[in-house]
Amino acid sequence: MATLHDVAHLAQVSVSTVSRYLSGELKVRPETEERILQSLEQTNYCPNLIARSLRMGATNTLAAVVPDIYQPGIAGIVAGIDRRVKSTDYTLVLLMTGNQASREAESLRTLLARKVDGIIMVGRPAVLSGQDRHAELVKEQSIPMVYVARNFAESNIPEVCPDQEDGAFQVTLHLLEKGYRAIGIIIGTREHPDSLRKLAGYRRALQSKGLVFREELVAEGRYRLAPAKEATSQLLRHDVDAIFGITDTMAVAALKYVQESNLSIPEDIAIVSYGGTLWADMVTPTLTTVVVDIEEEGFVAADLLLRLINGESGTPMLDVRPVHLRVGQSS
Amino acid sequence: MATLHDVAHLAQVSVSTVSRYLSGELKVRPETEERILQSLEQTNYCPNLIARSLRMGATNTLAAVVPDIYQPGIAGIVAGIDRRVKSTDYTLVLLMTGNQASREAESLRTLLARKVDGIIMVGRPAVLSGQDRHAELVKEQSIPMVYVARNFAESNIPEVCPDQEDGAFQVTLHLLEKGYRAIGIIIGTREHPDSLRKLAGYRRALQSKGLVFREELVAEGRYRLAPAKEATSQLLRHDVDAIFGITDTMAVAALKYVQESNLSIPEDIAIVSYGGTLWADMVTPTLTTVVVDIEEEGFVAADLLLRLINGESGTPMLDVRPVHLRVGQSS
DNA sequence: ATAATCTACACAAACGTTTGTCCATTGAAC
DNA sequence: GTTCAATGGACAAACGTTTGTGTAGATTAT
Repeated sequence: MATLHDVAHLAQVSVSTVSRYLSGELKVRPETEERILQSLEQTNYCPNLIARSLRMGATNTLAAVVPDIYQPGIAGIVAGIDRRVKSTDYTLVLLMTGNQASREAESLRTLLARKVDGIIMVGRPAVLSGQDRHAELVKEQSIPMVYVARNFAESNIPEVCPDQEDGAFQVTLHLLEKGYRAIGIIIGTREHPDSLRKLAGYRRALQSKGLVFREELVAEGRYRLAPAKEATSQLLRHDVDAIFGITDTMAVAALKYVQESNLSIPEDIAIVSYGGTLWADMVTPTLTTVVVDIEEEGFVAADLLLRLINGESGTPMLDVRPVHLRVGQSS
Repeated sequence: MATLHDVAHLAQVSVSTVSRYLSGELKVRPETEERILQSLEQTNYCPNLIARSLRMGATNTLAAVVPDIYQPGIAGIVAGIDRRVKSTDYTLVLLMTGNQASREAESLRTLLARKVDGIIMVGRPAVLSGQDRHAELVKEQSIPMVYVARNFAESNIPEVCPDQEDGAFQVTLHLLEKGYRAIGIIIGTREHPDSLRKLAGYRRALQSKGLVFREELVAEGRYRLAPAKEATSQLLRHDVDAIFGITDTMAVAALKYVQESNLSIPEDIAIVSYGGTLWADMVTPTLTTVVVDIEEEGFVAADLLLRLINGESGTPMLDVRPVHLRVGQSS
């Protein structure tokens, strides 16, 4: 509650003297220092960062906008961001959107108005709001922003994301080398960049082994459990001997459906996924999956943001992180 | 980047006119309105909340300080807080401490300096920093604050927490009615208020059935897996026929240890817990547990904070939430 | 007709900092 | 005794709002 003015008055010096003394810019004579110190102690001075921010034109604050903190993947990314930001003198705050695109836009507006120094948008909301008006909104205010794990590379916002194409390639190749030949794939939707990239990796793997791509072995699982089960039943009708669910969620759905159909895994049919979250390990049998170092992803994203803020050149528009295959019991 | 001044200049009116027009305090003649509207559009005006906060002496911001967002319990509380705050015009931000008491204090300092309108401290860090200097710190600045699920009622900060004593009573009574007689209890430590309250409930249940309390059936699990297993082995030496782990974590540890000892649950021995988190349901057999509505707890805490901010009288210092028993397969 | 009330707007102060500029005192150098 | 630079400190402007007060012109009441 005490202001610099109060402190200065009590110490019988001017406001600027105290301010400069505090910042180390000015050294005062011992007797003055003594008075200032006493005054600080007595008034229990706590600097007003709002006033400072206004004057300085910077808030020393970074914000991460997250869809939902229940998901362990999101929590991992945030932990990575935190680890990077911790070693700077920025304060990191989290805003939650509850997976609603409307609240995402709202959060963005309030962050712009609050003049945070940088923004990280993590993950993607359940449903994207059309053409992502964020990009323009933020660009106009020229405030640094990065996407992480957002799978929406069309906008001209820097993004860091896992290597979806390569991961899909690796896991598909793994199946082929195990002798599986009729590999079905459950994608999200044909509109989603994430789905398209993974589909591309899948096709490249087939091609590398001289197999033809069959359109009927592609099904849409809409990134959710129920539709993914439906997609599975669809694939089974085409006599697949393996299924690649491009997210852990959809792969688990496939696994459940296959088990309910009294088929055994991996003898009758193999299941693989992309994600490497807890889900892949929790189920029986454990899933063969593409694991992505989610914590590192957050770290790298925060690092990118900081470099953007410092105006460093040579910052990439797209940082694709390497992934690796973890073989489980399901293939 | 455009300020009210720019807007006013372009519209050929004064700053105060635009400000008042925007707040609805002033109605202008149609021609003026037209100019202002155009100017707003053209400059792409975005209000500076920093400046507004400085002038108004309020930031319209609430902060929740959380130890760690990996824990589903924490995430649940936060979801509850969010649900309450969402319907107000406050912005909720999260600060993470990574379970370190030092960062908790640091967060508090920065929040005070940033003049947030209210603070919710959720959960407790792994190790408390002595006498919790927060209380004084915050009281001095007279900024509203509440604790939730912190189990540290000694401080004079309003707190909402589940009814630990009653929950422990209920679950112990359940065991007694099932015929179990030698009930061991794994508490955290004898210093922790949480442990003491649950122990009290346990004793009251014994007493209500005319059984004597046996000191040797109390073991310390230190709230972690490994020490809890050790505590279990200790209890087994006293021929217990049931074990009450006062947190899900410790109960799961007990369950694992008992299973590794080739004893069957619940025939040879029963296991019950307090918590009701995912853990209790994930294990086999599922645990009989005291479930606390964690999301409601967060909601209530946020509500309490808002009432504190509004200066409403009659706000309780301690809001004890009811809990209920959920019988699983382990008893 | 004049006085009184409104309407629609402008001026300027204040919120608590930081910082450019200026002034007074000191000490050393000439 | 001057001049000069260095030291220690004060004044005031600025950051972008909100808001109390003042004031023209327009409208109403007397």
